[in-house]
Amino acid sequence: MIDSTTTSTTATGTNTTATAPLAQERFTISEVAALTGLSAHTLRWYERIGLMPHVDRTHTGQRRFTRRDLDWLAFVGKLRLTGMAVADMVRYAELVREGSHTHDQRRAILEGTRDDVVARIAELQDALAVLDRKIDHYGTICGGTPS
Amino acid sequence: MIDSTTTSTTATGTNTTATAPLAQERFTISEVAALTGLSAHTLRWYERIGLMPHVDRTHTGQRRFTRRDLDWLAFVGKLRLTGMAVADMVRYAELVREGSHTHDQRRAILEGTRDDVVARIAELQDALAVLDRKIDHYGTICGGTPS
DNA sequence: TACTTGCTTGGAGTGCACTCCAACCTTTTA
DNA sequence: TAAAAGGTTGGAGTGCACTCCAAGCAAGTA
Repeated sequence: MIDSTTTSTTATGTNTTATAPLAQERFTISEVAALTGLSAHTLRWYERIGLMPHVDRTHTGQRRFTRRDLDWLAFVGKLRLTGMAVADMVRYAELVREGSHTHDQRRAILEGTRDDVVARIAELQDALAVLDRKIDHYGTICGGTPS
Repeated sequence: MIDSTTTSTTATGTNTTATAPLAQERFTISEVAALTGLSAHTLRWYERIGLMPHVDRTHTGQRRFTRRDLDWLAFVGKLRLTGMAVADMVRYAELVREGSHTHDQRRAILEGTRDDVVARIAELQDALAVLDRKIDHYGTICGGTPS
C-alpha cells in the first residue's frame, strides 16, 4: 500500500534524517509505547497475535514502526475503548490483510460493534440515573434504608 | 424483572406460607438465579466474598433470600453495569454493614463511580463517532485505505 | 574494555470475575 | 424403598487481556 523504500540509514533511536519525507519516519517500540500509552510488551503481543500488520525491522531485527502503524494503533485503541474483544479485532485485522473484497464483512463487524456501543451507552445512562438517585438520597436523608 | 407473586408454596423449610405478609417471602437460590440472571454459583460466590448481607437459612442449611436481598442484588447489578470492580462493591457492602455513620464514605464511593461512568460514556461516544465515520466510509467509498 | 541502554524471543505468571467439580445431604415424587 | 431434584461446601479450573521473566544481542559512552 505504501511505496516505502526502506531508507536504511540508521540503527537505533530517533533518526529523523532531515532529508527524508515525513511519511517515512520510523519509531522504535519504546517511542510507540510513549505515543500510544500501550506498553512495549503489549505492542509485541499485538504483533504476535496478528493484531498488527507486519512491522518493519532494522537489519539487526529491531522493530521500526511507521506513521501508518501509529494510525492503525490509534484505530485499534478506539476499538478497544468500545469494549470489543481482542479476538474480534484480530478477525478485523485479518480481513484488512485479505484485501478490499472483505469490505462488506468489515462493515458488518463495525456495525455490530456500533450497536453494542449504543446499547452500552444506554446501560450506563440507566445506571447513572440510579447512582444519581442514590447519591441524592445520601445527600438529603442521611439515615435511610440500608442499601 | 422481579415478579411479585412467585413463591407462596416453595415447599422447603420454614416458610410461613399463606398467612405471612408479603415482606417475608423467601426465595430459593435457583429462584433468585432466575430472577436476577446471575447463576447460583455466582450468588454463593457473592456471599462468600462479602458482597451479600447475611442470607437467612432453613433449618437444613439452605439459603432463603428475602425481597430485601433481591433489592440489594438489583442495586449490585446496577453497580456491576457501571463497570465498578467487585472489590469496590464489597467495600461498599462493608460500609453498609457498619451502619449509618459511614454515609459520607458511601456517598464518596458512589460519586467516584458516577464520575467514572460519565467519563466512560464520553469515551464511548467518542469511539462511536469514529466507528460511524468508518462505517460511512465503507458505505460510500468501498476501496479506500487499509484500516 | 567495561558498562549502560535498549531491544529481541518463547514461555510463564497475574488479576479479575466468574464457573465448575466432587462428594455429600434433604426433601419430594414414583 | 428407590430415584430424582435441588441444595450444601472448599477448592480447583477457565478465559481474557495483559504483564513479566530470563537469557541474550547490538550499539553508544567513559
